[in-house]
Amino acid sequence: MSDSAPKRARDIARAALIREITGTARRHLAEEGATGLSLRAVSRELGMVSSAIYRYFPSRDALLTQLIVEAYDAVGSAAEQAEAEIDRTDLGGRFAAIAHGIRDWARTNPHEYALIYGSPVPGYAAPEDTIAPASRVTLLLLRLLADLEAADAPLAEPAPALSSALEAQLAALVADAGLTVSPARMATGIGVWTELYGMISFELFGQFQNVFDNADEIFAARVEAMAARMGV
Amino acid sequence: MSDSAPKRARDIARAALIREITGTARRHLAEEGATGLSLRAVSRELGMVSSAIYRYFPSRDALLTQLIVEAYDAVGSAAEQAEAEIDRTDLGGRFAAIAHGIRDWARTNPHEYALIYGSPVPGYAAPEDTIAPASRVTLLLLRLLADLEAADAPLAEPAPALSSALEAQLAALVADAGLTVSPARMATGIGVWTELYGMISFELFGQFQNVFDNADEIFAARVEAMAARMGV
DNA sequence: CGCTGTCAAGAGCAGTGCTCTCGTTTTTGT
DNA sequence: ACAAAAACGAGAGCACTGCTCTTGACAGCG
Repeated sequence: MSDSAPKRARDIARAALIREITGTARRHLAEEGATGLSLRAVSRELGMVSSAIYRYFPSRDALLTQLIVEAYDAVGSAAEQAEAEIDRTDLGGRFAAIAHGIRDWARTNPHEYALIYGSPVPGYAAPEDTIAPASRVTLLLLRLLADLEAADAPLAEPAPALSSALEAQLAALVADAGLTVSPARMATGIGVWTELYGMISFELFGQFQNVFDNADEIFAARVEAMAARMGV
Repeated sequence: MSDSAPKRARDIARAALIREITGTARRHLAEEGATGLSLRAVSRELGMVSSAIYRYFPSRDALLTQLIVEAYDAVGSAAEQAEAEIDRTDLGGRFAAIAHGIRDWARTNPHEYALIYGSPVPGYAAPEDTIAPASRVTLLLLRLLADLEAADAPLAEPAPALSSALEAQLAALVADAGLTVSPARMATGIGVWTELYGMISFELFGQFQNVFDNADEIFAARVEAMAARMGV
């Protein structure tokens, strides 16, 4: 968090102002969405002239990137907190906590969810800064898969025939995290990961309109099915 | 398609101009994305002044809605054509054709895919016009589920405990299409539907960055797993 | 022929991201 | 302690956006 003690008075003022900018920007984002986020509106609310903001963020995209990082952090933190309340030996409970934790966060912060998991903004290529915080949730799922692996939980899917290249790629992912998960379970985990977010995106982006008037129950049912698939 | 024969000469000119507008708008959309679509740029390219476009589309959102409808139509048509080439008794092949057909279309038209399956645009609530064309793909999947049901294909998932309200809602969906699918298979189908689009969205929206450098194989493997889940 | 509705064009409003310049203030180096 | 350097807020300005309103020209119909 605190990378270095700010000494000069101007530095602490600068840090505070940056926090104020991102704060009101996040509020504007939550209220009107990413396309409605305007540097001029933010600066106006902060009582400064629009050009002054460029001393703190070189462009609108830079501000957006900061908000993306914070959103990844928020959803990661929400999922972690939800999972932390569950007994670590209750693997099914842990998965359900993660899944519902992500969904609850997404439903309370739909615009921030759309910002990170929706269509990417204009000509914007996700910079490196966003990759690390994005992996926070996936790491949680990865650890769950590793625990299932350690418990020898039986997969409910037939093992797919994967090329050695893909198996190596999957192995590298778990090795990076210092874990061990079989390629077959990783493939299943990828499927669960995508179904989980597919479900939430469909719900938030309106694809369930005229299908479900309330996605609570179908979501819960699918979470159970996903858990069973992974071996719970 | 042709709702009524245009009689007056002015009407055919008007229809042709509307086609020209949507055509160049679609090109701009494909090249720069939804946020980069500008009425002024379209009108400029068509050699008319910006205000003239408002005679044909009352607002930018109206143009966007038209493009959304056409995009739903395009992906629906792509999926239908892919499926039509498969022997109708080859249920697994039909599902694979649909899945890969959607993905192929999405990869060739990423911005149009993002327009319909990504985060919804600003304050924009999907109008009724977009609901019918959106159901084209889901109807294809629904029919496949009904054929699996008729063949008594065994589900690879345990039947979930669903409330009678949810079962009724699922039953209404299939009844609307004049088909019969058990609630359990419907629940599985919902899961497959969401995983399929979750997979494509993750690939197109950059969530697979630093995970797979090529999603071809994992997608194919997951499609097989999804088919098996539904009873293939 | 004349009336009515449609049309393109232009000007204009309010808003946007972003750049540049100009004094002022704060920090830094000597 | 004093001067040079860096950072800062303010303002004007550019090019762009969606959208509205008015004006004058044209086509189709009675």
